Amino acid sequence: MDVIKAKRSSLVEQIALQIEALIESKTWPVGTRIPPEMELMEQFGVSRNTLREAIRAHVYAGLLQTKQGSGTYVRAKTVLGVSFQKRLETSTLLETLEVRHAIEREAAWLAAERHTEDEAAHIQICLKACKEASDLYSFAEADIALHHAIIAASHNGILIDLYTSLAESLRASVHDLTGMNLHTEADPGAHEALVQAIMERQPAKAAAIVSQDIDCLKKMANSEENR
Amino acid sequence: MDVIKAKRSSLVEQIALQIEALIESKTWPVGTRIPPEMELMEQFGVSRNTLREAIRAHVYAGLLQTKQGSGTYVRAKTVLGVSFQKRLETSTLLETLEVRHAIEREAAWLAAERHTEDEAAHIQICLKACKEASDLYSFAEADIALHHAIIAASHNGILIDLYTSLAESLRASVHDLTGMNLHTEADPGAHEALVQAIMERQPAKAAAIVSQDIDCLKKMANSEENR
DNA sequence: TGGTATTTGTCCGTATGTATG
DNA sequence: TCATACATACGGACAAATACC
Repeated sequence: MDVIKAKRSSLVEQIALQIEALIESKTWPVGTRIPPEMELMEQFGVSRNTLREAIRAHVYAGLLQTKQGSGTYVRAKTVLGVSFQKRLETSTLLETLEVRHAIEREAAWLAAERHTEDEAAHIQICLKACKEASDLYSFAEADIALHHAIIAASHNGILIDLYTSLAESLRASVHDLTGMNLHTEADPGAHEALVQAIMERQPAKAAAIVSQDIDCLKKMANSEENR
Repeated sequence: MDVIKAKRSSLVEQIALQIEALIESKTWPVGTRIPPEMELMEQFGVSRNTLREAIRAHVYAGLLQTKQGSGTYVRAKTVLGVSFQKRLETSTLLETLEVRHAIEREAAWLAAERHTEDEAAHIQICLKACKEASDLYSFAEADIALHHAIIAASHNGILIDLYTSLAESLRASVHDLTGMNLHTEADPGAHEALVQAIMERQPAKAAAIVSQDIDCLKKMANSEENR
């Protein structure tokens, strides 16, 4: 039978968890340099090796990045985000699009049901920015912002986390021609229709628009591949 | 300008990647005890400290588990799985159900489009086992197996990985009453209808059944909460 | 351009507690 | 109970890379 071991969590693990909490709570936002080892040693009350091992664990996980002579920097907010992105890297464009569809459709549905007035206003602003975008690059940025605003209105933290990682992956490959084409949009009117459906609180309609839109992207990706 | 970054990735990282590959390739399946340190030292040609650090990194990530005096065991197959499960633990049941819906609906759609004959046969076997299950526990097992067979037929590796983690989380909480109720199924006929839709290659129908089924679960979870 | 301070990387040894046989 | 091996934590010393004046 299973015995429950009253395992005393190791010091390293405790420190590692504290660091993780500091990152996730945005006390140390992504991109910032965390305090030097000497300082953290005093703050946590542990020796250098113990602290270093905790940091090392996060470096391997992808949350932190150390630069000799410079410092240690926050690279990502969650482990899930990093591992999800790594997984996406080893996948085909078609697979990624299908996952994007799954997440985005569900989120659009929920957003239509749950969005608050503030979120609705934010979505409208993003839509406007999208329409007024002059060049392809700024359009891609505005496009991602709009989609993100919609996902956020779903009030589902997991979907938000997954989509954020996915969007970052797409953004990273935005310089690629394929990525560009995929964002210059299947149907320019889809955005407006989607937002309208959400505003009218019609989940089924919103979901259908997302499906149609991404289905179009899938076809484009397909023809791109066979070219 | 960029200086040539020679691939002088640290020795630890190289070993860690090799170990990860061995786990993901199922050379070391989940649950097995990996060879003792001395053996691995020779196999990889590195010092003990280097090897130990690589192992520690994976222990922290959740891929491995060390037991003093016993050995090191494989705990999970992918980092994505572990981090996804951790994320699910800190979420509400409703959120989890919504993510499950997103994944399962997409997978059911794709499975209806893409399933091979072998996969169809396997799904049928799982369905039969589901119907013949005597007690609640064996039904839950067969249920998960059936769903997994369907997801596998989607031919989308990411969806498969995500759902596998999700299913494990549900399975872990199967002893919980809530978890039990959620698996005793909303509608006993839903399984047959879903499989039939997939066999007939009707993606829209399959997706609709999944949606209806999980919608029912959401209502049950809701009433359970307000009790 | 160069020298100095800062910061992380690596190695060493030691002490203490714990699991195993 | 004792002996051995291992895990853990600490402290120090020096090297290497970077930042700053």
